[in-house]
Parts: sequence; C-alpha cells; structure tokens
Amino acid sequence: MTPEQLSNAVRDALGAAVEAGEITLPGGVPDHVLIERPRNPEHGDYATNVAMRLAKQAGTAPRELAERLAHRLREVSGVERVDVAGPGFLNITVAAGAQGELARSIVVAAESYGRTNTLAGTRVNVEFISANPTGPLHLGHVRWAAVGDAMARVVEAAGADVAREFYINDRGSQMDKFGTSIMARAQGKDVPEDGYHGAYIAELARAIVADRPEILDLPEDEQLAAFREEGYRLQLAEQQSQLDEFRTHFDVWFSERTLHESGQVEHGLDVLRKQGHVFDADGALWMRTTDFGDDKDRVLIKQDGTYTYFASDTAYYVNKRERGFDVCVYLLGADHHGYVGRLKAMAACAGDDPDRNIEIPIGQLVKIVRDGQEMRLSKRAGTMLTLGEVVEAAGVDALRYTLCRYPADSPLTLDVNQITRQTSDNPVFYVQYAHARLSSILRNAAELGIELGELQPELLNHERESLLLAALGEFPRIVATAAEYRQPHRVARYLEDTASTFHRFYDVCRVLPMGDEPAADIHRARLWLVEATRTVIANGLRLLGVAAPERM
RNA sequence: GCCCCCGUAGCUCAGCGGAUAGAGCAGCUGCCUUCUAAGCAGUUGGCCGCAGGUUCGAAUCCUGCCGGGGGCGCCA
Repeated sequence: MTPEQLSNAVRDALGAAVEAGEITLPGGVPDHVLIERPRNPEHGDYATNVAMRLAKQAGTAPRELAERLAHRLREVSGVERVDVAGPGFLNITVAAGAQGELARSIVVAAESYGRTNTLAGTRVNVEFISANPTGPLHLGHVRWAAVGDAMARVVEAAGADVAREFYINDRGSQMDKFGTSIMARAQGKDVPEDGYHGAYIAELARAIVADRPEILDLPEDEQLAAFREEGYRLQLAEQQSQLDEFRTHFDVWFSERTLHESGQVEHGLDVLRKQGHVFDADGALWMRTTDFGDDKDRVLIKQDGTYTYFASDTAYYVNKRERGFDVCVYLLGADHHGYVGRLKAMAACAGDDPDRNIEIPIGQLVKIVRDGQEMRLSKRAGTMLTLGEVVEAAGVDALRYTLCRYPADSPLTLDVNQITRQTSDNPVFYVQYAHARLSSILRNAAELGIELGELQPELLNHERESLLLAALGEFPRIVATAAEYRQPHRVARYLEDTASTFHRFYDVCRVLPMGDEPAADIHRARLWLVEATRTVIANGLRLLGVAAPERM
C-alpha cells in the first residue's frame, strides 16, 4: 500500500462519513489528504492531521471527528490498525502484506519509480550559469551547474517538459575588454588595468597566435576583433568542456548576439509596446516597470541610441515564451538579486503572470575556505579556483552531491580541504556505499543462483523491514515536492535518511542464506526488498547527477 | 536611504504550522566465527538571535529590534 493509496482511502472515508450524515463539511471533502510519516515509530506507519484541520469547519471536536473516520478506515483492506492520538492525529499501521507489495511495485517500475505526473503538460525552461565567455568557469558558477541541472532533472521526473539553457553574454563591453587583454598579451604589452589579468589570457593569446601567426599583422581594430572572436570561440569551448566534465549538459546555448542579429530585440519591444508599458522620456526609451512593483522604471534604449542589457533580457524572455515555455526559471546568484523586481515586472509588462510564468530563485553565494582561510574569487586577478581544478581535486560525485544537498538560498561554506579529502566526512559516500552494499548482495545472490521468484509480501514484517518499506514509499512524494518547490536538496536529504534506514535493516536482517542453508521464502522476500531499495537509491542519485557505484 | 538572504548542538547545516527539534562531523563506549565495519548500537551536547502578536498548537506565519552576509543609486 502506497501513501498515495492511503491518502485516497482517507479521503474516501471522509466522503462516506459525510454521505452517512455522520459529519458535515460545508467546504466539501478536500481533493487531497496529507499523509505523513511520523518521526516516532510508536505513532504507526503513517499519520494524518485531517481531523484537526477540518474540526472547525465540521463543528466537531478534533478527536471526535478522528474517531468517526477511524472506524471506517479500519475496514479498509490493507489497513491493520488505526489509532486516534494526541490532539486528534490518526495513526495508521498498514498490514505487512499490503506494505510488502510495495517492493514488487518498485522493482516492476524500476527506473521509472519516483516519476509522477504532477507537472505533466508544463513546459519549463531552466536557465542557469549564463556566464560571460571571457574566462573559465569557477567555483562561483559550480553551485548553479550542480543545482540547476539537478533541478531540471527533478522537474522532469515530475512530468514536465524541461529545457536546460545557458545564455551566453557575448555582447557588450566585457567582450571588448577580453579582446583587448588577449591582444595586449599577444603583443607582449601590459594588460590594461581594467582588463582581464588571469594566466589563461596569456594562454589564449599563445594558442591564437600559434594557430594564426598572421593575426599580429592585421590593423589594430581588425586585430582586436580577431583576438576577441578567437578568444570567444576558444573560451566558450573551454566552458563547454568544463561543464561536460561536470556532467551538466545544456539543451540550448543561447547567444545574446543572435537576439540582436535576428531582430528579436526589436520584436521584443514591439510586444511590449502593444501591452502599453513603454514610453519615451529624456531622449531614451523606457519600460514602466513601476506599474508592477519595480522600484523605478527601466531604460531600454539609452540616449545614445544603444540598447541596454535589460533590453536584451526582455527580448530573450519574450523569445522563451514564444518558444512555448510556460515557466521560465532564472537561477541567479545573490549578487544579481536586484534583478528580481525588474524581471518580474518585465514579465508582467509583457502581459504575463509574474507569479506563474517567471521564477527567479536566488542562490546564495558559495564561500570557499582553504587552510582555514577564505579564498576570494577574482577572475581578473586570476586567483580563482576553476571548476576544472575543483573537479580534479574533489571528484564530480562528491562535488555535485555536496552542492546539491543544501537549499540554494542557504549560504554554503565549502571547505576545500574537506571536499578534496574524499573521506566519509562527505555524505555522498554514505549514500553511495549503501548502493554498493545493495549491489553486492544482489551479486552474491546471483552467484548462489538465488532468484527473486514469487514474492510473499507478508514475510516482510520485521520492524526494520517495515521502516525501510515505508521510507521507499515516500520517494515519489519527495520527488514531486522537490519538483514543486524546485528544491533538489530534498532528494539528497531523503537519500541520506533512506540509506540510514537501509543500513539499519542490513545490520539486523540477514538477506542471503548462511553457509549451506537452503534459500527460503524469507530470503527471496528480502531480496525483493534489497532490489527495491537499490532501485530507489539509484533513481535518487540519478536525479542529482551522481553515480551509483556497484562496488566501492 | 531602500531591498534581499541568513541567525537551530562545539563545527557545517536540515526541518519552515503539528505529537519528546534532527543529521553529519568532532568527543566518549561497545559490535567484524559467513551478505562490503566507508557500517551498526549506545552516550555527551540546544533559552531554535531577542521581544511581542496570530491559534487548538509557532523553530516554522506577522511586526519590531539586535547581529552577520549581499545587493541597489540610465552598469554589464
């Protein structure tokens, strides 16, 4: 019996009680009843607070209401016991047989266990990182690489149609500074004060000159453009290979330039004009974002006739919507939180619902500590720790997992020494170890010629088996919730809890026969449970983009 | 000046309207004569920043204050 089925049973019990005239619900029977797993095992396998929630509306004391539901629930097949407890909780214990069936459902569902359709029919665009192609990605970007990708995977698992998108900021003055810096290096001159000073600039210059020695003979302006474009090409390829190594794959790499070249900026402005929130003032073109709560209006076209960065943003948003995305998620760092108000207002100016069509989760920046000292990240000074360097030191799995197990809006301090140590300090090893252990049992079973065979679910009645089954049953709800709130860390925390529940089961419940003992039904039933557990851990790790090793 | 995020165990952090507030690490004590001890069991450790309010019930929601971090004033 899954929590979902139980939730429906409670709802049906409510409906039946209303029909029988035992209770009255002026607000009607709720569509969905919340079923939780109580912390305290004495409170049964599942609990619900419906009686307390509906007591006022029903005009009945919570405990009394609970009693009226309890006697109906006791008749439900698969429900073993129902207690009314505390202020009016319904504590429900599920029959071992009904609960054991869950192992079969999970094994049969295999890789699709955990998928739901709670977001089916929704097209979601998740944009993250979106760095300038003027340098390597560094640890400041890496959190979004891990969280953004995991968020996309989780939302996808809830049935949404998802695109991961990287907006390439390949236009504007930073690109010129980038070109100027490379050219200066190539010519053996000093990089301007406000240019890029990292060692990679010299490497780019060397690579470009080696590939095109004649570049240095070009007139200064052509040479600058050539260095800028060659540098752009190489640096973008470098970013893409960094992300590839980090197992973060984008569906769309969207160049800001193409917005301008294809006339989409003008088109975006047309859309806004039609909505009536654009006006001229002081020789500039403005968007009246204050109509929708922004603290001031925003310039689209400056007095000198050039577009602002915000004009690109607007056109890009309109473009995304025209490509059919219902929800546009922008994962931004706290250093960009000032954009939230104007982006939301911009969406409203475009005629959209800012509470539905655009979401802007703000991620707190990652603080990095090494040898007890905070490291400052400065692309220009060239002292940053690149994504590649961190991946090399910590490994993709440990890094991705560590970054994903905290909510994005929570400040995070990464101790470089700690994450590079690859010891059990990192919970990823705990979870992966559970998977390796599970795989090992299944491997040994295969060697012994023991097959799953026919499951006898009622044999899985040990307390630790029961707890494990209950934990496995939570998985789809956890994924759906993580997707709804765009919080993949919930999956990581769930995996840690479930790994712990498994280790405790393993400690007490022998799965395979000992010595010459013949394989019995209990061994096969536990093997089903082991395969179900392995499936859940593997599926959960996959949602985080972390490997599920069969051996460690 | 205005705005955002965060103050929970020694440390890093979960929990965000429910029943005795949790995990990992750090500390102490046990457990490998058969499936991976990267594990398990036990134990130590908390005015959930402070003060009010909302209700059956607040670490969780609201207001104010204190402390820490970050941003904003036709810049990309």
